[in-house]
Amino acid sequence: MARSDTRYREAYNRILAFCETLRVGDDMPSETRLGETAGVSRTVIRRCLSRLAELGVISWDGRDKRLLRVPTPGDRIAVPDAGSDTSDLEQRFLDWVLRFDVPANTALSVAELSRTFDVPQHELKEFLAGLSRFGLVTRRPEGGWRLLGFTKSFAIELSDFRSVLELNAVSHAAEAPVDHPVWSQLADLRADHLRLRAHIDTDFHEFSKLDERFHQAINSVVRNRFTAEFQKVISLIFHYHYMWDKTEEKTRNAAAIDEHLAIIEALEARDAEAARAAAQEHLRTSKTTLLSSLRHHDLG
Amino acid sequence: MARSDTRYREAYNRILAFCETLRVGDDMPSETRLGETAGVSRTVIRRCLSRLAELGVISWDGRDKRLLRVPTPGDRIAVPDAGSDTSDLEQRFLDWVLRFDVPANTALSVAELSRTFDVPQHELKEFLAGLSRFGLVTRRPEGGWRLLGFTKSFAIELSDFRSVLELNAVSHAAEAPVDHPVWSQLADLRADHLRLRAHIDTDFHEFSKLDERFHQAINSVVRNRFTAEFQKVISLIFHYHYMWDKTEEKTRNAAAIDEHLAIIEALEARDAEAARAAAQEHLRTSKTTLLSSLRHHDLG
DNA sequence: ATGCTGCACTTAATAATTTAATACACTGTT
DNA sequence: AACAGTGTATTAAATTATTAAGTGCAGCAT
Repeated sequence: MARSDTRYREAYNRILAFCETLRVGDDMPSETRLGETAGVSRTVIRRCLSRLAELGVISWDGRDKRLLRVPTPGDRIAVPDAGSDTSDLEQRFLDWVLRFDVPANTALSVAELSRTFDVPQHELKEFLAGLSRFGLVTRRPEGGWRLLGFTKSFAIELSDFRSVLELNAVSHAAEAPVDHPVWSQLADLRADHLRLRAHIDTDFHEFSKLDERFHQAINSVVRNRFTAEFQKVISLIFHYHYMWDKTEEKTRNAAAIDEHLAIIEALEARDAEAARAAAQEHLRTSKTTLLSSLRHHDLG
Repeated sequence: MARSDTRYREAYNRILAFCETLRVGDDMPSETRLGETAGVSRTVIRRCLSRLAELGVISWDGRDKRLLRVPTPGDRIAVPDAGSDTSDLEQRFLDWVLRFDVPANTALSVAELSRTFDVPQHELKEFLAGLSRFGLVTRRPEGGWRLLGFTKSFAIELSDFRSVLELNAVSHAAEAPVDHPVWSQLADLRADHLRLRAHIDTDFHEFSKLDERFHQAINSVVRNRFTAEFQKVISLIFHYHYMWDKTEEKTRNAAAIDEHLAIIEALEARDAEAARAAAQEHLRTSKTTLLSSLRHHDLG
């Protein structure tokens, strides 16, 4: 019924490993210094030292701390395994929403999500609070959360917003200095697009990865913390919806390749206007595709 | 040590008020129906009915519930006063940051913020989690949160992002249909700008409000949930920084009035290109002002 | 003087606890 | 039988309590 002592356990093992580098009789560094090396506060260090003294690994009296014996594997302390990564919660959550086609206005139970994603409840609450800033979820008056996403209006607004960001990125790219990494990336992408176009009949499903790489390259020109967060969400959503809308996938992808190439060529010619126009065209197609993929799933 | 029963208390008083509309001996509606009218679940309704029965206001046996006597003021139950509004936490928080000029990289203590803003800790955590999506705060590895904002790079990226959104809004405004409310708003704004320009020597400090109205009008043309959230934050930050940078406030405001008028005129002439150009000019000035106001405060 | 420790106090993470919502079976009535 | 309502059990959400961890300061030893 309180916070876990994982921090202490990890620090303890780290200190123990440090002891192995000492020789019996050696003096240990100060608490402050140990804290710095282990990356924890003195409070935790003192707990570690207490245990070390109890096990007879060290003697400890005030500032006099000496190694009494070489630590054995039995001295180590068990660390509860970290639990599934909490960092990619966003990816997994959106994946879940899109894969199971969770309909708009579904009530989200923190308790249930906590179990399915194996993440503590309070982290989920924070995560959902973050998503609510993107308008993906909202609080229910009777408590808990509600999924908002993937109605028609959502898709339209998302597409529009994406267009604004991406057209801006294209404009910036056109004016990027010659030594900017984007140019070599675009050269590579151009070659890969041409290669895929030659084998489009069989390899058309490989376009998805190429698409992601292309848009990432373009957007990487704009270094902006406010857009960065959005891009992740946006690309995930578009990515998944494309993967499922299997209607005319081959033709769609072939067309998209040409659209990408048009943008790349305009950029390489440093023709900002042409690049913007080509991008606008491509984004328009994207929006249509996203909307029609929604229509196939539900009528939200 | 558990959640509050405010929901029950409020529901109880509501049900009591409903009882007053009945006559002694009347039958009460079903639990489900009462729940619907009071906006709570049956669980709460049953608690309410229990108390009503205890106080002898009603008789209750299964589905037989009758009003025994007219409720008196003494039957009401005390409701803990709501506590300071939690809805404007964002406004108050940003206000606090900007007013006290909280420096970048300051550690934010949830406990302390909870006291200063009189808001439960868990709500603050959710709030901060939301702000972290905007890149305003971030988690510290050792726990808690850290304020990121108001370095030079932050101001630059914020300005750039604002420009992207606002230029897009201007483009949309130029193509808004004649019956769109923005046109009458712009006409009003135009008049108010001219009026203020005539008395700029004495009333220059009134520009701040006008500025906010102007940008709000422009941005209201774009109906997009993703931009809406950002606009609130952006306008607050710009708003406050302008208020404090008192250097040459009069000249700055006079110049800004002319810039606004140029945008308005171009829009009224439906000249999208000219409007964009004028807006770009204005946003450039804004950015410079924001940056120089930072320089006066600190060197973050 | 300076760095280290002892100690007290504050804060953060997390589980426990109570309130509230919900699902389902049962019952009486038409 | 169908339906609306209630009794009851299960589950979830909000909020507090509790423990772990961080932080600051006074005093002490070198």
